[in-house]
Amino acid sequence: MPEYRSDFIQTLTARGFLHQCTDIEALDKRASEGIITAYVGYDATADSLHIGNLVSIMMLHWLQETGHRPIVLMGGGTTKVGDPSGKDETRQLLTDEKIASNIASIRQTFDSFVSFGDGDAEAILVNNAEWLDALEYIPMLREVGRHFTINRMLTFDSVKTRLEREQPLTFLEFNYMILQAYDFVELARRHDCALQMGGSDQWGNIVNGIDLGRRIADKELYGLTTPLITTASGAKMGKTAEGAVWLKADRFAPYDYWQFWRNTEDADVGRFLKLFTDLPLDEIARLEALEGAEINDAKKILANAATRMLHGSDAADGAAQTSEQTFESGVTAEGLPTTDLPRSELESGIALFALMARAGLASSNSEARRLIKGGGARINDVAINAETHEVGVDAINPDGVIKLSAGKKRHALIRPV
RNA sequence: GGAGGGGUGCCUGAGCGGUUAAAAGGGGCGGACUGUAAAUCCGUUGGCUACGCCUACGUUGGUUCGAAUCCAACCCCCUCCA
Repeated sequence: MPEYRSDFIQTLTARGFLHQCTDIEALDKRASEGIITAYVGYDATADSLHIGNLVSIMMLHWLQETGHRPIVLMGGGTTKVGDPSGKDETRQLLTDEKIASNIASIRQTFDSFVSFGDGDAEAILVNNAEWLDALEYIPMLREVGRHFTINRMLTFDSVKTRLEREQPLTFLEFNYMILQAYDFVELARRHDCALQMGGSDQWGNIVNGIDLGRRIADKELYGLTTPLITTASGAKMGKTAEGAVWLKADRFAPYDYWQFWRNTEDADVGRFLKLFTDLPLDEIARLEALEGAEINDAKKILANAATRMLHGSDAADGAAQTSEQTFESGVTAEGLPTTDLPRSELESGIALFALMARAGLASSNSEARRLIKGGGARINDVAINAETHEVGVDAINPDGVIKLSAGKKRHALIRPV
C-alpha cells in the first residue's frame, strides 16, 4: 500500500474506502497543502437514508476529521428528474412537498457524522434545487449541452443497461447525468469545491462533472469512489426481514440497528470496523485477530461503535444492555419492542397466534400460525407449538409482562394495561 | 397505421379447459448444527379463530357443469413493417 502525504487520503486508503480516483497523486498533494472542499450528493427519494449511504457519509466524516470541508448536497432538484442508475424502471416522481419533507428528515442524520457551521472546515448543506430550479432551458443547452455527445451518453452503464434490457428510458431521466455534472461545476464555482465522492456506480457521473468543469469553468476537479460493499458471502449489504436498514430511528430502531451489526459475518468484522466505526486502526487490528467465538466480542464492539455514531451513546448503551439481557443473561429485557394489551383481553384469553401478530412478530395471523406450527414460537422462553394455545393472565411473568419470541432472535413484550 | 409476441404469487419463470392456491429456482421465515457467524441439511412461504371458506394468474365482460388456461373489448410492454 503506497504511503500518502495527506491524512485524508491516507485514512481513506487504510480504512478501505478507496475504489477509484481520477488522480490520486494530485489530490493527495492538494489535500496535504491546504483545505479542500468535497461533496457527496444524496437524492431525497425517501425520508431516510439507509445503510447503503453510510459508506459515503463516513467518508464525509473522515474528510472533516482530517481537516477538510464537507458539503452535503441534497438533491432537491435532481430528485425531480430521477437517477436511472441501477434501476430497471423509471422511478416514480415525487411531489415538491414530499421532496422538501424528505430533505428535512434526512439532514438530521448528518448531524451525527459531521459538524455544520461557518468555519473553514465546517460542513455545509446545500440543495441543488437552488440552481437547478432556476435553469433556463436554451441557455442551459448552449452552455452545458454542447459538451455532451449523445454517442458518449449512450455508453454509460445507467443508459446502456436500460437500452439492453429494452426497458424504457425517458428523456427526463436521460438528463440526470448532465444535471449531476452541472452540480459539480456549480459547487466548484460557488464553494470552491474540488472533489466529488460517491459510490462506484457514480463514477461515470462524477467523471462527467470533472470534464464539464474543465471545459466551462476552467477548474481542476477530482473524483473518488468507494467500492460496493457486499457481505463476505456475496449478498448485497443491508437487507433484513423488514427490508432496508434505515438510518432514522423511527424507521429502524437503535436496538435493531445494534443487532444488525452484531449479526455481521465473521469474515466481515474487520472490514466493517474500518468502514463503519471511528475506532483507531491499531485497535481494529487487534479485534480482527480474534478467532472462533472470541470474534463475538469484536462484533459487540462493532455494534456499539456503529450505533453510537448514528444514534448516540445512550441509545447504543441501551441497545447493548437489552441485547445482553436477552441473549446472554436470559433476563427479560425492558428495552425490547413492547405492545400494550388491555388486561381484559388476557382475562378472557387470547390465542397465541393472534397475540404474535399483534406484537408484530408476524405480519398476519396465518404467518403466526405457521411460525408456531414450525416450532419457532415461545412464551416467556418456553416453546409452544399449539397455534391456538390460549394466553391468559397466568402467562404474565414476575416482571409483569409476557415475553414472546419468534425464533431465536426476534423478541417482543406484551404489557397488560 | 399494419403484422406478430407478451402481461402469472416478493423476484425469475413453468402451466395453456378440470386432479392448480398454481411446477421449478431465488429470496424470506422457522427448525437442526453452532458462537446471536458462515456453510450444510430439513420444514415452510395468499388471507381468514381454519380439515372448511374467501380472494388470486393486466382490466372488463362472455362461452362452459367447470377457465390462469377458450372468445371479445380495453389498457400496458416488446419485435418487425410503414
